[in-house]
Amino acid sequence: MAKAPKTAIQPTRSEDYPEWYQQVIRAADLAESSPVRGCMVIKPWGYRLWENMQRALDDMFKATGHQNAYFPLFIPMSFLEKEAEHVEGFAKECAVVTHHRLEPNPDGGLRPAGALEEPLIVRPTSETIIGATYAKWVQSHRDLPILINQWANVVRWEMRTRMFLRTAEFLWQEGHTVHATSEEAIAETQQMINVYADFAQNWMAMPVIIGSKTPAERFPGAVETLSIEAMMQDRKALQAGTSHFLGQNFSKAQEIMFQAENGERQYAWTTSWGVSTRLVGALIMSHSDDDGLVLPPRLAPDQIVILPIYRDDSQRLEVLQHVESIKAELEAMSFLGQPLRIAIDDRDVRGGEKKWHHVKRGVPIRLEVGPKDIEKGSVFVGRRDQPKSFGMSRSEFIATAPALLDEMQKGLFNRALQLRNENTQEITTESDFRDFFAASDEKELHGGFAHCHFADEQSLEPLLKDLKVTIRCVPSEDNDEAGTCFSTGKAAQKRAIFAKAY
RNA sequence: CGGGCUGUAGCGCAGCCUGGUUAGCGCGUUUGACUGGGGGUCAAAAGGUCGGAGGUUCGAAUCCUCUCAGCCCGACCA
Repeated sequence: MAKAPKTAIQPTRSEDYPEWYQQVIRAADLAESSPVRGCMVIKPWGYRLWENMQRALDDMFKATGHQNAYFPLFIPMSFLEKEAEHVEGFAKECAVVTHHRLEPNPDGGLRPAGALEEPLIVRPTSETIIGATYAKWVQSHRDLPILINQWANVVRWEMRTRMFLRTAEFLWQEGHTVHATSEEAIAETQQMINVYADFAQNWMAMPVIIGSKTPAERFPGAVETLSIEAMMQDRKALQAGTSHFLGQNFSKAQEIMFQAENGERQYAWTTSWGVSTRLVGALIMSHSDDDGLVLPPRLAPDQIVILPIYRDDSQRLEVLQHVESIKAELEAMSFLGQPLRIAIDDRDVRGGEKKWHHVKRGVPIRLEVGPKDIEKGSVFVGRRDQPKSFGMSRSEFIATAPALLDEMQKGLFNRALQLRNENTQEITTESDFRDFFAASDEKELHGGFAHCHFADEQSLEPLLKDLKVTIRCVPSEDNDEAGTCFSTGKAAQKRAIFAKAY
Protein backbone atom coordinates (compact mmCIF):
# COMPACT_ATOMS: atom_id res chain seq x y z
CA MET A 1 0.00 0.00 0.00
CA ALA A 2 1.65 3.24 -1.06
CA LYS A 3 0.83 6.32 0.89
CA ALA A 4 -2.09 7.74 -0.99
CA PRO A 5 -2.72 11.44 -0.56
CA LYS A 6 -5.48 12.20 1.90
CA THR A 7 -7.35 14.19 -0.68
CA ALA A 8 -7.68 13.54 -4.37
CA ILE A 9 -7.18 17.19 -5.18
CA GLN A 10 -4.06 19.03 -4.21
CA PRO A 11 -3.79 21.69 -3.06
CA THR A 12 -6.92 21.73 -0.93
CA ARG A 13 -9.39 24.60 -0.94
CA SER A 14 -7.96 26.14 2.20
CA GLU A 15 -4.38 25.83 0.97
CA ASP A 16 -4.82 27.54 -2.39
CA TYR A 17 -8.33 28.06 -3.65
CA PRO A 18 -7.62 29.26 -7.21
CA GLU A 19 -5.20 26.40 -7.84
CA TRP A 20 -7.67 23.94 -6.30
CA TYR A 21 -10.27 25.17 -8.79
CA GLN A 22 -7.99 24.51 -11.76
CA GLN A 23 -7.11 21.07 -10.43
CA VAL A 24 -10.75 20.09 -9.98
CA ILE A 25 -11.44 20.96 -13.61
CA ARG A 26 -8.51 18.87 -14.68
CA ALA A 27 -9.21 15.91 -12.38
CA ALA A 28 -12.89 15.86 -13.31
CA ASP A 29 -12.09 15.96 -17.02
CA LEU A 30 -14.30 18.97 -17.59
CA ALA A 31 -12.04 21.05 -19.80
CA GLU A 32 -8.48 21.88 -20.67
CA SER A 33 -6.66 24.87 -22.02
CA SER A 34 -6.16 25.07 -25.74
CA PRO A 35 -3.42 26.29 -28.05
CA VAL A 36 -5.60 29.34 -28.60
CA ARG A 37 -4.92 32.07 -26.10
CA GLY A 38 -7.66 32.41 -23.52
CA CYS A 39 -9.83 29.73 -25.07
CA MET A 40 -10.62 26.32 -23.62
CA VAL A 41 -11.53 22.91 -24.91
CA ILE A 42 -14.67 21.65 -23.20
CA LYS A 43 -14.30 17.89 -22.83
CA PRO A 44 -17.17 15.41 -23.08
CA TRP A 45 -17.88 15.22 -19.35
CA GLY A 46 -17.98 19.01 -19.10
CA TYR A 47 -20.03 19.34 -22.23
CA ARG A 48 -22.60 16.80 -21.09
CA LEU A 49 -23.00 18.88 -17.96
CA TRP A 50 -23.50 22.00 -20.06
CA GLU A 51 -25.99 20.17 -22.27
CA ASN A 52 -28.03 19.24 -19.22
CA MET A 53 -28.04 22.87 -18.17
CA GLN A 54 -29.03 23.95 -21.65
CA ARG A 55 -31.88 21.49 -21.83
CA ALA A 56 -33.36 22.55 -18.52
CA LEU A 57 -33.03 26.24 -19.31
CA ASP A 58 -34.34 25.81 -22.82
CA ASP A 59 -37.43 24.05 -21.49
CA MET A 60 -37.98 26.93 -19.11
CA PHE A 61 -37.63 29.49 -21.89
CA LYS A 62 -40.13 27.60 -24.03
CA ALA A 63 -42.51 27.34 -21.09
CA THR A 64 -42.44 31.14 -20.77
CA GLY A 65 -43.30 31.60 -24.42
CA HIS A 66 -39.91 32.05 -26.07
CA GLN A 67 -38.61 30.57 -29.29
CA ASN A 68 -35.08 29.95 -30.48
CA ALA A 69 -33.50 31.59 -33.51
CA TYR A 70 -29.99 32.23 -34.73
CA PHE A 71 -28.26 35.45 -35.74
CA PRO A 72 -24.84 36.01 -37.38
CA LEU A 73 -21.53 35.69 -35.61
CA PHE A 74 -20.24 38.82 -37.35
CA ILE A 75 -21.49 42.31 -36.74
CA PRO A 76 -20.65 45.22 -39.04
CA MET A 77 -18.62 47.73 -37.07
CA SER A 78 -21.07 50.53 -37.84
CA PHE A 79 -23.83 48.66 -35.97
CA LEU A 80 -21.85 48.81 -32.78
CA GLU A 81 -21.30 52.54 -33.14
CA LYS A 82 -24.98 53.37 -32.85
CA GLU A 83 -25.47 53.02 -29.12
CA ALA A 84 -22.87 55.21 -27.42
CA GLU A 85 -22.72 53.60 -23.97
CA HIS A 86 -22.78 50.17 -25.50
CA VAL A 87 -19.73 50.90 -27.68
CA GLU A 88 -17.80 52.26 -24.78
CA GLY A 89 -18.58 49.17 -22.76
CA PHE A 90 -17.47 46.62 -25.30
CA ALA A 91 -15.09 48.33 -27.73
CA LYS A 92 -11.98 47.46 -25.74
CA GLU A 93 -12.61 43.74 -25.89
CA CYS A 94 -13.70 43.11 -29.44
CA ALA A 95 -12.07 40.76 -31.90
CA VAL A 96 -12.11 42.46 -35.31
CA VAL A 97 -12.10 40.80 -38.72
CA THR A 98 -10.38 43.01 -41.27
CA HIS A 99 -9.52 40.59 -44.10
CA HIS A 100 -11.27 37.79 -45.92
CA ARG A 101 -8.45 35.84 -47.57
CA LEU A 102 -4.98 34.43 -46.98
CA GLU A 103 -2.21 34.42 -49.51
CA PRO A 104 1.33 33.04 -49.50
CA ASN A 105 3.84 35.32 -47.90
CA PRO A 106 7.02 35.83 -49.95
CA ASP A 107 9.04 35.00 -46.81
CA GLY A 108 7.05 31.79 -46.34
CA GLY A 109 3.83 31.18 -44.41
CA LEU A 110 0.63 33.08 -45.03
CA ARG A 111 -0.54 36.63 -44.74
CA PRO A 112 -4.00 38.19 -44.70
CA ALA A 113 -5.18 39.71 -47.95
CA GLY A 114 -8.35 41.21 -49.31
CA ALA A 115 -9.04 43.94 -46.78
CA LEU A 116 -12.72 44.36 -45.97
CA GLU A 117 -14.29 47.69 -46.73
CA GLU A 118 -16.00 47.67 -43.36
CA PRO A 119 -14.43 45.64 -40.56
CA LEU A 120 -16.60 42.99 -38.93
CA ILE A 121 -16.76 42.52 -35.19
CA VAL A 122 -17.00 39.04 -33.76
CA ARG A 123 -20.07 39.42 -31.54
CA PRO A 124 -19.33 40.18 -27.89
CA THR A 125 -23.13 40.15 -27.45
CA SER A 126 -25.83 40.51 -30.08
CA GLU A 127 -28.03 43.46 -29.11
CA THR A 128 -26.98 45.45 -32.16
CA ILE A 129 -27.30 42.82 -34.88
CA ILE A 130 -30.53 41.48 -33.44
CA GLY A 131 -31.90 44.98 -32.96
CA ALA A 132 -31.18 45.82 -36.60
CA THR A 133 -33.11 42.73 -37.63
CA TYR A 134 -35.99 43.46 -35.27
CA ALA A 135 -36.26 46.95 -36.78
CA LYS A 136 -37.41 45.28 -39.98
CA TRP A 137 -39.68 42.79 -38.27
CA VAL A 138 -41.54 45.29 -36.16
CA GLN A 139 -44.09 47.41 -37.99
CA SER A 140 -47.34 47.17 -36.07
CA HIS A 141 -48.32 46.60 -32.46
CA ARG A 142 -49.61 43.28 -33.79
CA ASP A 143 -45.98 42.20 -34.36
CA LEU A 144 -45.30 42.48 -30.64
CA PRO A 145 -44.10 41.07 -28.41
CA ILE A 146 -41.10 39.37 -30.00
CA LEU A 147 -39.79 36.72 -27.64
CA ILE A 148 -36.64 35.13 -28.99
CA ASN A 149 -33.65 33.38 -27.53
CA GLN A 150 -30.40 32.34 -29.19
CA TRP A 151 -27.84 29.76 -28.12
CA ALA A 152 -24.47 30.92 -29.36
CA ASN A 153 -20.82 31.54 -28.76
CA VAL A 154 -19.49 35.04 -28.17
CA VAL A 155 -16.01 36.50 -27.98
CA ARG A 156 -14.69 39.03 -25.52
CA TRP A 157 -10.99 39.66 -25.73
CA GLU A 158 -10.29 39.56 -22.02
CA MET A 159 -6.86 40.27 -20.64
CA ARG A 160 -7.01 37.73 -17.86
CA THR A 161 -8.88 34.48 -18.34
CA ARG A 162 -9.91 31.57 -16.11
CA MET A 163 -11.55 28.39 -17.26
CA PHE A 164 -15.33 28.67 -17.39
CA LEU A 165 -15.33 31.90 -15.37
CA ARG A 166 -13.80 34.12 -17.99
CA THR A 167 -12.61 32.84 -21.33
CA ALA A 168 -12.09 34.77 -24.54
CA GLU A 169 -14.75 32.69 -26.26
CA PHE A 170 -17.66 31.30 -24.31
CA LEU A 171 -20.99 29.62 -24.89
CA TRP A 172 -24.19 31.18 -23.70
CA GLN A 173 -27.76 31.96 -24.43
CA GLU A 174 -29.04 35.46 -25.01
CA GLY A 175 -32.70 36.30 -24.97
CA HIS A 176 -33.80 39.40 -26.85
CA THR A 177 -37.35 40.61 -26.58
CA VAL A 178 -39.35 43.56 -27.87
CA HIS A 179 -42.48 44.93 -26.24
CA ALA A 180 -45.07 47.60 -26.85
CA THR A 181 -44.97 49.01 -23.35
CA SER A 182 -42.46 49.73 -20.67
CA GLU A 183 -44.48 47.78 -18.11
CA GLU A 184 -44.48 44.68 -20.24
CA ALA A 185 -40.73 44.87 -20.86
CA ILE A 186 -40.03 45.35 -17.16
CA ALA A 187 -42.23 42.37 -16.37
CA GLU A 188 -40.26 40.32 -18.89
CA THR A 189 -36.97 41.38 -17.31
CA GLN A 190 -38.23 40.29 -13.92
CA GLN A 191 -39.73 37.07 -15.19
CA MET A 192 -36.42 35.99 -16.70
CA ILE A 193 -34.31 36.78 -13.65
CA ASN A 194 -36.79 34.66 -11.73
CA VAL A 195 -36.33 31.85 -14.23
CA TYR A 196 -32.57 32.06 -13.68
CA ALA A 197 -32.98 32.05 -9.92
CA ASP A 198 -35.28 29.06 -10.19
CA PHE A 199 -32.73 27.22 -12.30
CA ALA A 200 -29.82 28.13 -10.03
CA GLN A 201 -31.58 27.03 -6.89
CA ASN A 202 -33.59 24.04 -8.01
CA TRP A 203 -31.27 22.54 -10.60
CA MET A 204 -27.82 23.73 -9.60
CA ALA A 205 -28.63 23.62 -5.87
CA MET A 206 -26.99 27.03 -5.67
CA PRO A 207 -28.69 29.69 -3.53
CA VAL A 208 -28.77 33.10 -5.19
CA ILE A 209 -29.78 36.62 -4.35
CA ILE A 210 -31.85 38.52 -6.87
CA GLY A 211 -31.19 42.21 -7.08
CA SER A 212 -30.59 45.20 -9.28
CA LYS A 213 -27.23 46.58 -10.28
CA THR A 214 -26.11 50.06 -9.36
CA PRO A 215 -25.52 52.45 -12.30
CA ALA A 216 -21.76 51.81 -12.37
CA GLU A 217 -22.25 48.04 -12.56
CA ARG A 218 -25.02 48.10 -15.11
CA PHE A 219 -24.86 46.55 -18.57
CA PRO A 220 -23.68 49.20 -21.05
CA GLY A 221 -26.79 50.78 -22.51
CA ALA A 222 -29.27 49.29 -20.06
CA VAL A 223 -31.76 51.26 -17.98
CA GLU A 224 -31.83 48.55 -15.35
CA THR A 225 -29.81 45.37 -14.88
CA LEU A 226 -31.08 42.59 -12.64
CA SER A 227 -28.71 39.85 -11.61
CA ILE A 228 -28.48 36.73 -9.53
CA GLU A 229 -25.49 36.62 -7.23
CA ALA A 230 -24.11 33.51 -5.58
CA MET A 231 -21.44 32.99 -2.95
CA MET A 232 -18.62 30.64 -3.82
CA GLN A 233 -16.80 28.56 -1.23
CA ASP A 234 -14.01 31.11 -0.96
CA ARG A 235 -16.72 33.63 0.05
CA LYS A 236 -16.39 35.60 -3.15
CA ALA A 237 -19.43 36.57 -5.16
CA LEU A 238 -20.15 35.30 -8.63
CA GLN A 239 -22.64 36.94 -10.93
CA ALA A 240 -24.45 33.96 -12.36
CA GLY A 241 -26.99 35.53 -14.68
CA THR A 242 -28.29 38.91 -15.79
CA SER A 243 -31.51 40.28 -17.19
CA HIS A 244 -31.55 43.78 -18.65
CA PHE A 245 -34.35 46.25 -19.17
CA LEU A 246 -33.01 48.30 -22.07
CA GLY A 247 -35.80 50.86 -22.11
CA GLN A 248 -35.94 52.56 -25.49
CA ASN A 249 -32.18 53.07 -25.71
CA PHE A 250 -31.61 50.39 -28.31
CA SER A 251 -34.86 50.88 -30.15
CA LYS A 252 -34.04 54.57 -30.58
CA ALA A 253 -30.52 53.80 -31.76
CA GLN A 254 -31.82 51.19 -34.18
CA GLU A 255 -35.20 52.54 -35.15
CA ILE A 256 -37.28 49.71 -33.73
CA MET A 257 -40.68 51.43 -34.14
CA PHE A 258 -44.24 50.27 -34.38
CA GLN A 259 -47.57 51.80 -35.13
CA ALA A 260 -49.82 51.67 -32.07
CA GLU A 261 -53.55 51.04 -32.05
CA ASN A 262 -54.15 54.80 -32.09
CA GLY A 263 -52.02 55.08 -35.24
CA GLU A 264 -49.12 56.78 -33.55
CA ARG A 265 -45.54 55.62 -34.35
CA GLN A 266 -43.72 54.67 -31.17
CA TYR A 267 -40.35 53.35 -30.13
CA ALA A 268 -40.49 49.81 -28.77
CA TRP A 269 -39.17 48.64 -25.40
CA THR A 270 -36.52 45.94 -25.38
CA THR A 271 -34.92 43.52 -22.97
CA SER A 272 -32.02 41.10 -23.08
CA TRP A 273 -30.96 38.36 -20.70
CA GLY A 274 -28.27 35.72 -20.59
CA VAL A 275 -26.39 33.00 -18.79
CA SER A 276 -23.19 31.36 -19.94
CA THR A 277 -20.83 28.46 -19.44
CA ARG A 278 -19.74 30.46 -16.43
CA LEU A 279 -22.50 28.55 -14.67
CA VAL A 280 -20.28 25.49 -14.89
CA GLY A 281 -17.65 27.41 -12.94
CA ALA A 282 -20.30 28.46 -10.44
CA LEU A 283 -21.36 24.86 -10.01
CA ILE A 284 -17.79 23.72 -9.40
CA MET A 285 -17.13 26.39 -6.80
CA SER A 286 -20.45 25.92 -5.02
CA HIS A 287 -20.26 22.23 -4.18
CA SER A 288 -16.94 20.62 -4.96
CA ASP A 289 -14.60 19.46 -2.23
CA ASP A 290 -11.00 18.39 -1.76
CA ASP A 291 -11.70 15.11 -3.54
CA GLY A 292 -12.90 16.82 -6.69
CA LEU A 293 -16.13 17.72 -8.38
CA VAL A 294 -19.46 17.32 -6.62
CA LEU A 295 -22.48 17.44 -8.90
CA PRO A 296 -26.10 18.05 -7.99
CA PRO A 297 -27.96 14.90 -9.08
CA ARG A 298 -30.38 16.84 -11.21
CA LEU A 299 -27.62 18.00 -13.57
CA ALA A 300 -25.15 15.15 -13.28
CA PRO A 301 -24.50 13.53 -16.68
CA ASP A 302 -24.55 10.16 -14.91
CA GLN A 303 -26.43 10.06 -11.63
CA ILE A 304 -25.39 6.55 -10.67
CA VAL A 305 -22.35 4.66 -11.87
CA ILE A 306 -22.19 0.92 -11.33
CA LEU A 307 -18.77 -0.57 -10.76
CA PRO A 308 -18.75 -4.31 -11.39
CA ILE A 309 -16.22 -6.17 -9.26
CA TYR A 310 -14.81 -9.53 -10.29
CA ARG A 311 -11.60 -11.54 -10.38
CA ASP A 312 -11.67 -13.60 -13.53
CA ASP A 313 -13.53 -13.95 -16.78
CA SER A 314 -16.16 -16.36 -15.52
CA GLN A 315 -17.07 -14.03 -12.66
CA ARG A 316 -16.95 -11.12 -15.05
CA LEU A 317 -19.73 -12.49 -17.18
CA GLU A 318 -21.95 -13.25 -14.23
CA VAL A 319 -21.39 -9.89 -12.58
CA LEU A 320 -21.93 -7.97 -15.80
CA GLN A 321 -25.19 -9.71 -16.45
CA HIS A 322 -26.36 -8.99 -12.93
CA VAL A 323 -25.29 -5.38 -13.16
CA GLU A 324 -27.10 -4.90 -16.48
CA SER A 325 -30.32 -6.01 -14.85
CA ILE A 326 -29.83 -3.53 -12.01
CA LYS A 327 -29.22 -0.82 -14.58
CA ALA A 328 -32.39 -1.71 -16.45
CA GLU A 329 -34.45 -1.62 -13.27
CA LEU A 330 -33.00 1.73 -12.26
CA GLU A 331 -33.57 3.22 -15.69
CA ALA A 332 -37.23 2.42 -15.34
CA MET A 333 -37.32 4.73 -12.31
CA SER A 334 -37.45 8.48 -12.59
CA PHE A 335 -36.22 11.46 -10.60
CA LEU A 336 -38.10 14.75 -10.87
CA GLY A 337 -39.74 13.74 -14.10
CA GLN A 338 -36.72 12.32 -15.90
CA PRO A 339 -35.54 8.72 -16.18
CA LEU A 340 -32.51 7.95 -14.01
CA ARG A 341 -29.19 8.26 -15.83
CA ILE A 342 -27.12 5.16 -15.13
CA ALA A 343 -23.69 4.13 -16.37
CA ILE A 344 -21.73 0.92 -15.96
CA ASP A 345 -17.98 1.31 -15.83
CA ASP A 346 -16.57 -1.90 -17.17
CA ARG A 347 -13.19 -0.51 -18.18
CA ASP A 348 -10.21 -2.74 -17.50
CA VAL A 349 -8.85 -0.50 -14.76
CA ARG A 350 -7.92 -1.32 -11.19
CA GLY A 351 -10.84 -1.07 -8.78
CA GLY A 352 -9.48 1.67 -6.56
CA GLU A 353 -8.49 3.82 -9.44
CA LYS A 354 -11.88 3.36 -11.00
CA LYS A 355 -13.65 4.41 -7.83
CA TRP A 356 -11.55 7.59 -7.54
CA HIS A 357 -12.11 8.36 -11.19
CA HIS A 358 -15.82 8.73 -10.49
CA VAL A 359 -15.31 10.47 -7.16
CA LYS A 360 -13.22 13.13 -8.88
CA ARG A 361 -15.81 13.51 -11.62
CA GLY A 362 -18.54 14.08 -9.10
CA VAL A 363 -20.91 11.22 -9.90
CA PRO A 364 -23.53 11.41 -7.13
CA ILE A 365 -23.83 7.69 -6.38
CA ARG A 366 -21.42 4.82 -6.91
CA LEU A 367 -22.79 1.32 -6.79
CA GLU A 368 -20.24 -1.43 -6.26
CA VAL A 369 -21.45 -4.90 -7.07
CA GLY A 370 -19.43 -8.11 -6.82
CA PRO A 371 -20.01 -11.85 -6.55
CA LYS A 372 -20.71 -11.64 -2.80
CA ASP A 373 -23.41 -9.06 -3.41
CA ILE A 374 -25.05 -11.23 -6.02
CA GLU A 375 -25.21 -14.05 -3.50
CA LYS A 376 -26.63 -11.83 -0.78
CA GLY A 377 -28.85 -9.77 -3.03
CA SER A 378 -27.09 -6.63 -1.85
CA VAL A 379 -25.27 -3.62 -3.25
CA PHE A 380 -22.53 -1.43 -1.83
CA VAL A 381 -23.42 2.24 -2.04
CA GLY A 382 -21.05 5.24 -2.05
CA ARG A 383 -22.53 8.72 -1.84
CA ARG A 384 -20.46 11.56 -3.20
CA ASP A 385 -21.62 13.85 -0.42
CA GLN A 386 -20.50 11.45 2.32
CA PRO A 387 -17.11 9.91 2.94
CA LYS A 388 -18.28 6.42 3.91
CA SER A 389 -19.86 3.74 1.79
CA PHE A 390 -22.49 1.35 3.09
CA GLY A 391 -24.23 -1.84 2.07
CA MET A 392 -27.96 -2.31 1.55
CA SER A 393 -30.29 -4.71 -0.17
CA ARG A 394 -30.55 -4.44 -3.91
CA SER A 395 -34.30 -4.08 -3.96
CA GLU A 396 -34.32 -1.43 -1.26
CA PHE A 397 -31.69 0.59 -3.08
CA ILE A 398 -33.57 0.51 -6.33
CA ALA A 399 -36.84 1.47 -4.69
CA THR A 400 -35.29 4.39 -2.82
CA ALA A 401 -32.78 5.65 -5.40
CA PRO A 402 -34.86 8.66 -6.48
CA ALA A 403 -35.46 9.61 -2.86
CA LEU A 404 -31.74 9.35 -2.18
CA LEU A 405 -30.92 11.60 -5.13
CA ASP A 406 -33.52 14.06 -3.94
CA GLU A 407 -32.02 14.06 -0.47
CA MET A 408 -28.58 14.74 -1.93
CA GLN A 409 -29.86 17.51 -4.18
CA LYS A 410 -31.47 19.26 -1.20
CA GLY A 411 -28.47 18.57 0.99
CA LEU A 412 -26.16 20.37 -1.42
CA PHE A 413 -28.45 23.36 -1.53
CA ASN A 414 -28.70 23.53 2.23
CA ARG A 415 -24.98 23.21 2.70
CA ALA A 416 -24.35 26.05 0.24
CA LEU A 417 -27.05 28.16 1.89
CA GLN A 418 -25.52 27.57 5.29
CA LEU A 419 -22.11 28.66 4.03
CA ARG A 420 -23.65 31.83 2.67
CA ASN A 421 -25.55 32.56 5.85
CA GLU A 422 -22.50 32.00 8.00
CA ASN A 423 -20.53 34.44 5.89
CA THR A 424 -23.10 37.17 5.45
CA GLN A 425 -23.03 40.05 7.87
CA GLU A 426 -25.03 43.14 8.55
CA ILE A 427 -22.44 45.92 8.71
CA THR A 428 -23.13 49.49 9.81
CA THR A 429 -19.74 51.14 10.24
CA GLU A 430 -16.82 51.70 7.93
CA SER A 431 -14.31 50.23 10.35
CA ASP A 432 -16.31 47.01 10.67
CA PHE A 433 -16.51 46.99 6.91
CA ARG A 434 -12.74 47.24 6.58
CA ASP A 435 -12.20 44.52 9.15
CA PHE A 436 -14.62 42.25 7.36
CA PHE A 437 -12.77 42.48 4.05
CA ALA A 438 -9.19 42.87 5.22
CA ALA A 439 -7.15 39.70 4.79
CA SER A 440 -4.05 38.86 6.76
CA ASP A 441 -2.68 37.31 3.61
CA GLU A 442 -3.81 36.76 0.03
CA LYS A 443 -4.61 33.07 0.33
CA GLU A 444 -6.66 33.31 3.47
CA LEU A 445 -10.35 32.64 2.92
CA HIS A 446 -12.07 35.68 4.31
CA GLY A 447 -14.82 38.19 3.86
CA GLY A 448 -18.18 37.27 2.44
CA PHE A 449 -21.33 39.23 1.81
CA ALA A 450 -21.66 42.51 3.66
CA HIS A 451 -25.21 43.72 3.89
CA CYS A 452 -25.06 47.49 4.24
CA HIS A 453 -27.14 50.60 3.82
CA PHE A 454 -25.62 52.96 1.29
CA ALA A 455 -26.60 56.35 -0.09
CA ASP A 456 -24.72 56.80 -3.32
CA GLU A 457 -22.08 54.62 -4.88
CA GLN A 458 -19.79 57.40 -6.06
CA SER A 459 -18.71 58.47 -2.61
CA LEU A 460 -17.86 54.86 -1.79
CA GLU A 461 -15.59 54.39 -4.75
CA PRO A 462 -12.21 55.05 -3.07
CA LEU A 463 -13.04 52.75 -0.17
CA LEU A 464 -14.27 49.95 -2.41
CA LYS A 465 -11.34 50.24 -4.75
CA ASP A 466 -8.97 50.10 -1.83
CA LEU A 467 -10.51 46.89 -0.51
CA LYS A 468 -11.18 45.43 -3.96
CA VAL A 469 -14.82 45.16 -3.02
CA THR A 470 -17.75 45.83 -5.34
CA ILE A 471 -21.45 46.40 -4.91
CA ARG A 472 -22.94 43.14 -6.11
CA CYS A 473 -26.56 44.17 -6.13
CA VAL A 474 -29.37 45.90 -4.35
CA PRO A 475 -31.52 42.95 -3.29
CA SER A 476 -35.08 43.04 -4.55
CA GLU A 477 -36.66 41.39 -1.54
CA ASP A 478 -36.88 42.50 2.10
CA ASN A 479 -35.17 45.76 1.36
CA ASP A 480 -37.56 48.52 2.41
CA GLU A 481 -36.07 49.49 5.73
CA ALA A 482 -34.45 52.93 5.66
CA GLY A 483 -31.18 53.58 7.47
CA THR A 484 -27.90 55.45 7.20
CA CYS A 485 -24.96 54.78 4.92
CA PHE A 486 -22.29 52.74 6.68
CA SER A 487 -19.57 54.95 5.27
CA THR A 488 -20.92 58.47 4.78
CA GLY A 489 -23.66 58.42 7.41
CA LYS A 490 -26.11 59.92 4.92
CA ALA A 491 -29.71 58.82 4.92
CA ALA A 492 -30.14 55.67 2.83
CA GLN A 493 -33.23 53.93 1.48
CA LYS A 494 -31.78 50.57 0.55
CA ARG A 495 -29.21 48.02 1.54
CA ALA A 496 -26.80 46.50 -0.94
CA ILE A 497 -24.69 43.35 -0.96
CA PHE A 498 -21.00 44.20 -0.95
CA ALA A 499 -18.42 41.52 -1.74
CA LYS A 500 -15.24 40.68 -3.49
CA ALA A 501 -16.22 39.24 -6.81
CA TYR A 502 -15.07 37.13 -9.71
C1' C B 1 -0.46 48.55 -22.63
C1' G B 2 3.48 49.14 -18.03
C1' G B 3 6.63 45.73 -14.24
C1' G B 4 8.59 40.52 -13.01
C1' C B 5 9.38 35.42 -14.61
C1' U B 6 9.45 30.92 -17.59
C1' G B 7 10.13 27.93 -22.29
C1' U B 8 14.28 20.78 -21.70
C1' A B 9 9.67 13.56 -22.95
C1' G B 10 2.25 13.58 -22.44
C1' C B 11 2.50 16.44 -17.43
C1' G B 12 5.75 18.52 -13.49
C1' C B 13 10.80 19.68 -13.07
C1' A B 14 16.67 19.28 -12.46
C1' G B 15 20.94 20.47 -15.35
C1' C B 16 22.73 26.53 -17.29
C1' C B 17 26.13 30.67 -13.00
C1' U B 18 31.82 27.78 -13.60
C1' G B 19 30.44 25.24 -22.11
C1' G B 20 33.13 18.89 -22.75
C1' U B 21 31.69 11.26 -23.48
C1' U B 22 25.24 8.18 -25.28
C1' A B 23 20.71 15.19 -21.65
C1' G B 24 18.67 13.25 -16.32
C1' C B 25 14.60 12.67 -12.43
C1' G B 26 9.32 12.11 -10.63
C1' C B 27 4.43 11.18 -12.35
C1' G B 28 1.97 9.17 -16.45
C1' U B 29 2.04 5.54 -20.70
C1' U B 30 3.03 0.29 -22.67
C1' U B 31 4.27 -4.96 -21.54
C1' G B 32 4.87 -9.01 -18.04
C1' A B 33 4.50 -11.18 -13.15
C1' C B 34 2.39 -10.94 -8.31
C1' U B 35 -2.03 -9.05 -6.16
C1' G B 36 -7.36 -8.64 -5.95
C1' G B 37 -13.99 -4.92 -2.46
C1' G B 38 -9.60 -1.26 -4.31
C1' G B 39 -6.15 4.79 -6.53
C1' G B 40 -1.00 -1.69 -4.53
C1' U B 41 4.15 -4.28 -5.42
C1' C B 42 8.13 -5.80 -8.60
C1' A B 43 10.50 -5.90 -13.34
C1' A B 44 11.29 -4.21 -18.20
C1' A B 45 10.26 -0.85 -22.28
C1' A B 46 8.72 3.21 -25.28
C1' G B 47 9.05 8.45 -25.47
C1' G B 48 13.35 14.57 -26.32
C1' U B 49 15.03 18.92 -33.44
C1' C B 50 16.67 21.23 -24.87
C1' G B 51 10.65 27.39 -27.96
C1' G B 52 12.79 29.50 -32.92
C1' A B 53 16.78 32.07 -35.77
C1' G B 54 21.60 33.86 -35.87
C1' G B 55 26.45 34.35 -33.51
C1' U B 56 31.03 33.08 -30.30
C1' U B 57 33.84 28.31 -29.93
C1' C B 58 37.53 22.55 -31.65
C1' G B 59 32.83 21.82 -29.00
C1' A B 60 26.49 25.16 -26.90
C1' A B 61 20.57 22.94 -23.23
C1' U B 62 24.68 25.90 -20.97
C1' C B 63 27.76 32.19 -23.21
C1' C B 64 25.94 36.59 -26.61
C1' U B 65 22.13 38.97 -29.96
C1' C B 66 17.42 38.97 -31.98
C1' U B 67 12.62 36.76 -32.11
C1' C B 68 8.19 34.02 -30.75
C1' A B 69 5.04 31.99 -27.06
C1' G B 70 3.14 31.44 -22.25
C1' C B 71 2.61 32.63 -16.91
C1' C B 72 2.31 36.06 -12.70
C1' C B 73 1.42 41.34 -10.74
C1' G B 74 -1.40 46.20 -12.10
C1' A B 75 -6.18 49.11 -15.29
C1' C B 76 -11.20 46.10 -17.75
C1' C B 77 -14.80 42.02 -17.38
C1' A B 78 -20.76 37.11 -18.21
